[in-house]
Amino acid sequence: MRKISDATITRLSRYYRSLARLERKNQEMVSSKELAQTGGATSVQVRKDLSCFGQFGTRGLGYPVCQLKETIAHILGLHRTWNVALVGAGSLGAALISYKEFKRQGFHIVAVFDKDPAKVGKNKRGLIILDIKNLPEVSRELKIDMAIVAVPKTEAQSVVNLLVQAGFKVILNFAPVNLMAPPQVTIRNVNMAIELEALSYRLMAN
Amino acid sequence: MRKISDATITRLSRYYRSLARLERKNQEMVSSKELAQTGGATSVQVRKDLSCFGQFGTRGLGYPVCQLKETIAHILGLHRTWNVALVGAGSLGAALISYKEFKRQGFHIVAVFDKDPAKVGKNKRGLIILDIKNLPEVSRELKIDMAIVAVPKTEAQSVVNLLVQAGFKVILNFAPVNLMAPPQVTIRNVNMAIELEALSYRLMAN
DNA sequence: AAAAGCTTGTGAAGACTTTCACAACCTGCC
DNA sequence: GGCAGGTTGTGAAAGTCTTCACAAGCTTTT
Repeated sequence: MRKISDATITRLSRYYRSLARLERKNQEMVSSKELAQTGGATSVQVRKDLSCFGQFGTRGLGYPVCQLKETIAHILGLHRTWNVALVGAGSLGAALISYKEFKRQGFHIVAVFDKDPAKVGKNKRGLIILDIKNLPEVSRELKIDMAIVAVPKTEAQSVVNLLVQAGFKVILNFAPVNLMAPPQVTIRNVNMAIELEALSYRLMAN
Repeated sequence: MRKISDATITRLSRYYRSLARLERKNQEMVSSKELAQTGGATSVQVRKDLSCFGQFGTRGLGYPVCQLKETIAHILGLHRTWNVALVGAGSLGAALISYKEFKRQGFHIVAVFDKDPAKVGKNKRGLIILDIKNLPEVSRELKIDMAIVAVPKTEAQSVVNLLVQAGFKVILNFAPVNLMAPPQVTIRNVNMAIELEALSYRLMAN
């Protein structure tokens, strides 16, 4: 299998959402053109993206909504649930625990960690905050697959080091800082400030 | 001026952060190589990115830290403050109000709106929640420059319509849904679920 | 059964980004 | 001054991603 670009994977997620909506509307078939419009892409792009994984459509008809949705779910790993650890029980952490879309797509936050002794033991949206020291054992016991980092930027690197040591292979980081990790560990960054800065640039440029 | 790619702007933001850190360490000069390492890029990329806007370095020496930081600040519009409206006073909204990095970079959330009458009038982290009906006037009065959408995905499109009508030109959207807007309006999406899905794909692939 | 109307799948072209390679230039040392 | 060591700035090459163009194939109509 040739390498799939990150952009393609991101678009697949969007197609998946569009397909889910079409499924709720009981639409049976969808053309690449229609899927493109609701997914913010072009019809060729939809077809090219899908062609990376096989041939799922019928010429003249389009793609079967349910079936294509299931196919994408399997490609992205959405047909199963994933256990997620959240590190950082601040307000962003709280928001992430409550974030419905995670649960909807099968991402279950099953443990929250913090290093602040004042927080450890407290209940946060239904989860007991655990001491970050126990992260390695708890992760093993609960079979946690991925981690979300939502700590202040000063703490982020040490948290990542701990996660790497504990064997985590993928990490979603919300701290606005560039993190170092060995190449076999994938870190994705959500940097909300950078997003605003790109918008501010847009306002400056016009 | 030729078109600047989005990737370049995003990297400039990262360089800016690295420069700020070097400035705190009182480092005077920095080479593209060093800037690249801390900013997660290559040295050539740093130089190419900067060369879009002018020549800021000295051969053999590198770039003056403070001066380059200021230059980037001006390019990105970080030398001034921006007034930001937040729509959606849920837990994500609360987290965004408290998010320090926004304030640090000059993005001030000066108003929070919600459509829920039960929330309107309440205090959220120091801000009184306003009725979304008043968004147009309040935005004009407070000279609000940009908007953040942090409402459930079912509400997002109607909120965006309202924002567009009120004259907003740039919007940062956190709702996990594809939004439609006229071409002169820039929408940036932060879709946390899609980020996790990309990670889940990574776990599937290996 | 042939034609018309759609739509997929894909090689090739085009556009955009990144990387390479190197001239140009600065500083410090001999 | 001249040389060594280091770094920028940039045209060109390489690589990646997107768009174009069109054959292939399905369904409906006549």
